[in-house]
Amino acid sequence: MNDVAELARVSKASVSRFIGEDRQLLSDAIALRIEQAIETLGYRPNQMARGLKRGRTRLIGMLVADIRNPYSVAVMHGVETACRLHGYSLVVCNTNRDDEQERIHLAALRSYNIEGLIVNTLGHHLDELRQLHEELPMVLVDRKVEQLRSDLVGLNNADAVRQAIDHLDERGYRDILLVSEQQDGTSSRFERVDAFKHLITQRAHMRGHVLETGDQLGAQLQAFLSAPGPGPKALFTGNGIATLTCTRLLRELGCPLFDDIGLIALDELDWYPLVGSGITSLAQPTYDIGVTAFECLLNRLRGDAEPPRLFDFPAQLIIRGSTQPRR
Amino acid sequence: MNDVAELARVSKASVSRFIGEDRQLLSDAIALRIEQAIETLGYRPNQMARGLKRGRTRLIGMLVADIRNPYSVAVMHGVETACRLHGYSLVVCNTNRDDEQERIHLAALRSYNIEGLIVNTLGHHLDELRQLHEELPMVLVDRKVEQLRSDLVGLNNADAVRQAIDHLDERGYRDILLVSEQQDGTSSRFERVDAFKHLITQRAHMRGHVLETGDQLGAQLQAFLSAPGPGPKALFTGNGIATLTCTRLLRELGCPLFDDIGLIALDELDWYPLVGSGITSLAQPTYDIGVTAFECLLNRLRGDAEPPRLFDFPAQLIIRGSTQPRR
DNA sequence: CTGTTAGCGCGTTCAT
DNA sequence: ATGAACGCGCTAACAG
Repeated sequence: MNDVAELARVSKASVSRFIGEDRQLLSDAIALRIEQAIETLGYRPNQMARGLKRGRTRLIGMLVADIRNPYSVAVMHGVETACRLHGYSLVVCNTNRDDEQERIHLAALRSYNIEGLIVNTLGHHLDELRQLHEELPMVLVDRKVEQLRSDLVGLNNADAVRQAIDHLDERGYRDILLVSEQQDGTSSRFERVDAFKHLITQRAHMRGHVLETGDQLGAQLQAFLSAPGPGPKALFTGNGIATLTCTRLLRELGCPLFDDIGLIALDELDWYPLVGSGITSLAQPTYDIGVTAFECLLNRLRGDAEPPRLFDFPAQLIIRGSTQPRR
Repeated sequence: MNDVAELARVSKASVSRFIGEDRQLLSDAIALRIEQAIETLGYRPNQMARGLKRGRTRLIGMLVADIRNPYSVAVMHGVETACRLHGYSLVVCNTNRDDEQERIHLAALRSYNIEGLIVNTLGHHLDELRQLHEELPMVLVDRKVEQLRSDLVGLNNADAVRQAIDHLDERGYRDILLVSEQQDGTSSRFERVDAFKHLITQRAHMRGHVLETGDQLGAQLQAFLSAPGPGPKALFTGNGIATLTCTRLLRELGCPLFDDIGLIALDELDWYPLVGSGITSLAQPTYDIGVTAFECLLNRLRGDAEPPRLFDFPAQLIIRGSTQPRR
């Protein structure tokens, strides 16, 4: 910066104005000289120093529970795109579903003076999160964190479950098994199971069960398949992992996909059309969720001080062969 | 930092020594006082300021061509884990296969004084890359960039292709169609096709063809299927996208998976066991590739000035139903 | 409109 | 072993 100032025969302050938002304060003559000096020297301002001085680092942090989860990556894609569009960069932290790593990452992010934080983890370490929240805006994605008063963007889980049950009902399925990952406090997971239990009891002609992934799921699935019931059976998988697990198990049980049993999956993955007769799904608008999460942050950074808001997107039903029962 | 110094009745310099690597220079008494002061005030050093002063930001950048590509995400997982293990944080930049975005991200990363860069893109903007390379260590992942003398970590493509051909040969397939994504300069993509063409001509009893994904692939695939040939036919897909595309097309053509035609895929995806009789694959050690990429950077940061090194990992064959021909 | 000055939070000489 | 003083690259307050 000194070199630029010297070459343009101006002060550092003018150069600072040029690269900042005060360019209109400069006379054309000086602006031109600075521009040329910058050009010839190939000068690039140092964000670290700017951040140190102004407190604006143009850095956004994202805490992800599992970077290998396609849902998280899809959301991250939306976030990253929105970031770049607004001149921000994204620091990605994968906690690997581990509380201790969440703590480490939280400390690291804070030390970088990130301007905002997107949280897609269990959000244990409440104290640190709340403390951090006093310094910067935060937005939760998919998972609610109790006692953390911040914006939340995710899926309208109750409505998605209703759509699933409606569709299964309409297609003639009567005996429904919801398979979820193990309850570990993930709010969306709980909400889905909860809505399912609630809604299924309202339909007298249908019956609902709930299972979790784990060692025993294979045996339990087999039991479900062979037990007598009120009518055609179907699985409802609560997320991509559950779908993968269940489909694998069905194959191992020698069950043709999907003649004897229906399947509807929450979350859409690119391979769903390829398995058996194709897997019917409820797609989440993951990209929009990511973009919205970033925009929440941006609004807060611009001074929006409204009470915490909730953005729950609707799921979109994509019908494939797994819910077209053969008689 | 001032507050800590004041509370511990020492100078800022001592606090700096305490949080830095000069802790052994301090007397036990002072170290203890500082430790307690830090504890009571909840002091956390500011990485921005440390970076500004020492040039060590503990930040690593990663340039990814397509964040939705499972391969890239798997590598990123390894990188991120290694980063955290060594106290680094990761700034992820998705270029979305767009040269202009690559340029923007490159400029952003530089402005943050990242210490090293992991590149998994086409690496156009050679000038900027080389200029950046003079300031910091770089490592290429999967894709070579000509005229950029830096470490490269990826797959031993020639060997992987040989493994595929060996396996197909052994299983009795004679008429092989390699389907690759469109050649856009991606070195690994080219190497695979190149090795295939070379190796297949060495086997007189086999015949090889090469196609690229695109509008016409469906028709071309159908032509391949119906044309007479030297024996059983098989597809060899060059990456996950090609596998997805081909499997989808085979289904649309009403081709049972995989009775009439074999399939072996480069890259392993979690849904391969579920499609048809299961898809045989050549798995890349993506996690190790990511970890190795970071370690390359770390070595360079520690002063290693050896000539650029090449790490090419072997692929691992995973046999499933798609290469078990029915007669 | 422009330059001068004083830090942002920290590491690093120098002294002592 | 410890502290004082300076500067990393930049912005903001003030003065002109």
